[in-house]
Amino acid sequence: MAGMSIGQAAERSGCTVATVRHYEEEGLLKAIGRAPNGRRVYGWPDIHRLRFVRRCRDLGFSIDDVRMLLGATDATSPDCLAVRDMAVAHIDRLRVMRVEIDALEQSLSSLANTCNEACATGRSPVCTIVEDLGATASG
Amino acid sequence: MAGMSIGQAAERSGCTVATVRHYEEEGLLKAIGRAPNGRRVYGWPDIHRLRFVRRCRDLGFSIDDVRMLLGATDATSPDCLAVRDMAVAHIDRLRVMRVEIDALEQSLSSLANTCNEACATGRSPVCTIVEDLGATASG
DNA sequence: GCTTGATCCTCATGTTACCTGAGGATGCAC
DNA sequence: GTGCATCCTCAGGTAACATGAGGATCAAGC
Repeated sequence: MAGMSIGQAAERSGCTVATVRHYEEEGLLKAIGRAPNGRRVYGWPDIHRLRFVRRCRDLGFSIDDVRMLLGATDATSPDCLAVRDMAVAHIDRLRVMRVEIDALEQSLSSLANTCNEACATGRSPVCTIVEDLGATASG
Repeated sequence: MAGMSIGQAAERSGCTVATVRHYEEEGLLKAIGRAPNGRRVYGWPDIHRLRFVRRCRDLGFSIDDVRMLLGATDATSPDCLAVRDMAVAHIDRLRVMRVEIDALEQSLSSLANTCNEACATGRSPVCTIVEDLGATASG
């Protein structure tokens, strides 16, 4: 089953067609074959590599990070420790993000609740959410 | 104390100078005065408006969202309910984000742990993180 | 009065990770 | 053979600013 079109490759890897082309021109894929008609031809190794990239991106790694990871897989002796350090650093970033998100949700929830009490029955002359967000008259 | 420079405005609002200019050209600020020498002059209402925008952005609202919120503050009769709906929708987005972040952290943590066991003592011939991420040999 | 460094101006381009569309060739089904 | 789907290559758009060029202005110190 080698010899997939870009459409099939996209479907099997969970990318869009545009994204697959994008990864190629970012140099994340090894030389992609071409059919006599000029169309790209993908094999299973390409699909796996695409999935790998997609997975990393979903995990929040940048394209540059992925390039590094792929460099590690391509090298004969991957720098495992550097890769692990990258993962650990990324975990730290995620923890910070979660704390921020929790705080935001709290703020927004209380704003929405206040609003519910103040104007859910209709329109209040002044939106409490906007008030609470700190908008002072600026006329 | 009216008559602040863009630098002071930036400092007091928690923005960078570039960001303040950016918000202006996005139409988020009301007409900013100019000194005879052509420099922008800010008053306290401008600072408050900048803080409002900054706060909203930090809360994850897009510039377009903020434009809407400011429209609500500027209008004589703000559409409070629409504003509340926006906040509620945003809370939903935040919840989804948090679930994803939790999952990512789990994945990365287990990856890092596996790596610690496998290659913390040196370099393993194959990095387990890269393996676990799904990279199968690709040519 | 003059130099120096900080701050300001505008305009243009860069960043990230793609998406969208133009304009045209090709493939597949009926 | 006539559509419609899929593919191709550019080119430009998106969000929310950041950065840099090239030049004017200001405030401080000597």
